[in-house]
Amino acid sequence: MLINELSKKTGLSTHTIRFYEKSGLIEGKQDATVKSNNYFHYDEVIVEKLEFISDAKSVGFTIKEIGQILDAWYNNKFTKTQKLEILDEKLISLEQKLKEIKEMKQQILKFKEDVLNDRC
Amino acid sequence: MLINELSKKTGLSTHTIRFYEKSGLIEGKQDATVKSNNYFHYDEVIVEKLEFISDAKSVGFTIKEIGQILDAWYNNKFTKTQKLEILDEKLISLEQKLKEIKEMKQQILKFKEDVLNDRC
DNA sequence: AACAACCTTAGAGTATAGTCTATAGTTGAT
DNA sequence: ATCAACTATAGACTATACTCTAAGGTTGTT
Repeated sequence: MLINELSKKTGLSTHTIRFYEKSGLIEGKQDATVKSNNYFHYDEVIVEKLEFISDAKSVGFTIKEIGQILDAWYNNKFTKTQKLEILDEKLISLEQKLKEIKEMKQQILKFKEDVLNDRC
Repeated sequence: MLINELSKKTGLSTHTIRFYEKSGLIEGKQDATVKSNNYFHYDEVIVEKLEFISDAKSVGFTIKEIGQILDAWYNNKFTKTQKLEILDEKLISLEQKLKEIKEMKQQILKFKEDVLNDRC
């Protein structure tokens, strides 16, 4: 599919998709047999990757981190051991985030108590 | 205490503290009896607030959201009902983050499975 | 052939959250 | 009195992640 269809399928603007492509997160393919244009084609794996990128962004991963994860998953830039290392590192950082969010919940609940009891 | 001591107590740079002050998150007090300078003084509540700001930032709240929370907790800008509304809203967004992070953990675990079984 | 609706690249502009520099005044110890 | 070490304000600069505009080329329908 071309970028417009990809945009519609993922809900991301073509600008954002091109930005992710320039950032190295995804990579469309040009059809070597077609000489008249330089249009890029995207497949279902790219759709999956873009959905993952959206999810990963909303948990707070940066573009750079997301690039690492995608490379660790679907690429040959790294050895198997390196891939597992990267993924384990991200799991640890997710555990950390989980812990911080739980603590923040307690903190906000404390604030609520303070408000309810007119302590502030 | 003056800004330098506050910086040392919180681990935040004086620049960052001033940035937070300009953003309306905290507010130092000037001593009206001292005419020779315009130094700002900060108390223990400000230390607490800055610690909260750091925690809130690391769970992904923006400056604007943090400002709302602080105003809902320690300020008279809002009525009691409004304060509770704001805090409940933040609790909901924390629950959402919690859910997203758990899903992301599952996703990364799946990626690990794929790597371990040479499926990518 | 003409036109809308797509495609490309390059680069400018925006928002958020700092981070740093310059300038100038103040304080406290020697 | 001088000097280091502080203080304040204003504004420039940076990084991240978009978001938009401009200029030009392609495709498919009428």
